[in-house]
Amino acid sequence: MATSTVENYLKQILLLSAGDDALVSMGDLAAALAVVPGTATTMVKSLASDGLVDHHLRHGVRLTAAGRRVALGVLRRHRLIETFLVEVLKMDWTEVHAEAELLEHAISDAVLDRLDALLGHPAADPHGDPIPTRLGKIDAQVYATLATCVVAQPLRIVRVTEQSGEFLQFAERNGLRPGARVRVAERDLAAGLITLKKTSGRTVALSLAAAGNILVAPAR
Amino acid sequence: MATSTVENYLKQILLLSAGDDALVSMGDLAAALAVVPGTATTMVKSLASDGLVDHHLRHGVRLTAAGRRVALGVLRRHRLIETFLVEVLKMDWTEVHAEAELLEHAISDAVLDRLDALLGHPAADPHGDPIPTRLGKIDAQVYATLATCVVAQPLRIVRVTEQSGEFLQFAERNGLRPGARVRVAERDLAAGLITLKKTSGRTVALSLAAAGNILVAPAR
DNA sequence: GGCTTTATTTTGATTAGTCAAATTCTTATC
DNA sequence: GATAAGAATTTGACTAATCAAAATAAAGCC
Ligand SMILES: [Mn+2]
Ligand SMILES: [Mn+2]
Ligand SMILES: [Mn+2]
Ligand SMILES: [Mn+2]
Repeated sequence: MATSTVENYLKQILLLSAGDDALVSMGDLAAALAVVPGTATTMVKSLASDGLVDHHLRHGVRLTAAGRRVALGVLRRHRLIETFLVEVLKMDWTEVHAEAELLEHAISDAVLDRLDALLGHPAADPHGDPIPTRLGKIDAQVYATLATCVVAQPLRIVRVTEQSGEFLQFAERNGLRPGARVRVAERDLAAGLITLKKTSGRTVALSLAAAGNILVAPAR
Repeated sequence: MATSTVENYLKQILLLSAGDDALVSMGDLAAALAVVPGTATTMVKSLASDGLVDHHLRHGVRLTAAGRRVALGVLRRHRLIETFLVEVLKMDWTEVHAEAELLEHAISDAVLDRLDALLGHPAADPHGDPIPTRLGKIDAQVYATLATCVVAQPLRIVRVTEQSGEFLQFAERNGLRPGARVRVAERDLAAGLITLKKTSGRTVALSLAAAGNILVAPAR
C-alpha cells in the first residue's frame, strides 16, 4: 500500500503537470506540498526507485503509467468525497477541500463505489473539477478563463480551480460558483483588472491573477 | 493533534479496561494492537509523559481523565461511522469494523456532527455497541451474556461484542443480530456447549466462549 | 566565455513507530 | 524463603519522513 505521503506526492505531481506530461520542478512540488526542496528530492528519488515516477535529475519529475494510475485513484477519491460532503451532508463548498485531503487516504474502494452510486456517478465535484472514472479516464477538456476569454460574450462558469478557503469565500460572496452566468464587461491589462457583469446586473471587480482561476464556457 | 497510533492505543486501553478503571497489562495491550510487548511499553511511556495515561511500572496502564476524553472521542467516531456505513450506504454489519478503524482517524468534528444529525443521534451502532455522546457520556449498562444468563427465559440480543469478520458472519448466518429474540434451551457446562432456540423454532449450537460475546436482556 | 544568481541535490540530524533479543522484575511453586 | 517460569522492560537497530545547511549544477547576463 502507498502511504498517504506517497499518495499526496503523486497526486500533486499529476495536478502540477496540468494533464499533459510536462516535467514538474522540485521547487513547485516542494512548495505545493509545503516541504523544503531537499525533502521533495529525497522523496522523488524513492518514488522513482519504486517505478512510480521518472526523475530527470536536476530537470524535474514526471509520472509513470503506474504512478498516474495511483494519482488518478487519489484524485477520484478526493473529488467524490467533496461531492458527498456537499450533496449529502450539506457542507459548504468552500470548506470541504481540507476534509477531503485527509479522507482521500482512508476510504476503501468498497465505500467509494457505494458513495459514487449514491451520488449518481457525478462527472464533476462542487468546484467543477472533473472526477476520474473507476478506470482512470478523466475529462481533459480545456476551457478559457476569465483572464483569457472574449469580452462581452455571455458565459457560464464551469470550474473554480484554486482551493484556498479565502479565494472560494470570495467567489461565493460574489456568486461566482460553477453554473453561474456572467460576462466580462471590461478587461484592463495595464491595470491588471477585470470587471464582470452578472445577469443580476451586479458588477464584480477582480485581478487578472484571480480571474485565471475561474474557467468559463460560452453560455448556451 | 494525537497521531492515529496514539488514538489507537488510547481507544484500546479504554476497551480493555472494560469501563471501570482496571489496570491494563502490556501483554494484553500489545496483543490487541498486534505489536510486540516492548513496543507497547515504549509507547505507553510516551503517553504517560504526555499526561494521557498513568503507567504503573511492571503492573499496567490506566487512562487519565485527559486520555479518557481522547479515547471516548475516537470511540464515538468509530461507532458513528459504522452506523453511517450500514444505515446510509447499506453495507453489511459484518464488514464495517475494518473500514471504521481507518476512518475514525480522518474525520473532523464538523463532518461527525453532520453524520450524527443525519442518523438521528443514534444511541448504539450496528453491533449494539453504545455510542458516547459529544460530551463523552457512555452508557455503562451491564448485560448478561448467553453464557451467563438464566436458561429457558425469552431473551432479546442487545449487543455482539467481538468484531472479527468470521464471528460476525457466523452470527449473521444464524440470525443472531441485535434485536433478535432467542432463549437458551440447554447449557452443558461440562461439554462447554450451549443450545439456543429461536422464535422460528430453529436451534443453534455454540461454544461457551462464543456465547460470551453475545449480550442479552429479558425480552419485554 | 566567464561570472553571478538561482535551483537542486547532498549530507548529517531528528522524530515517530516499530522489532529482535538481552535483561530484569514479579509471582507462583515447592 | 529459594527458585523457576512468565511478564515487562531495556537496548540497539531499522524505516519513513522531515529540516537545516553546505555543496553543486544550470541558467542568465554582460
Ligand atoms: Mn491528502
Ligand atoms: Mn474540488
Ligand atoms: Mn484505528
Ligand atoms: Mn461496533
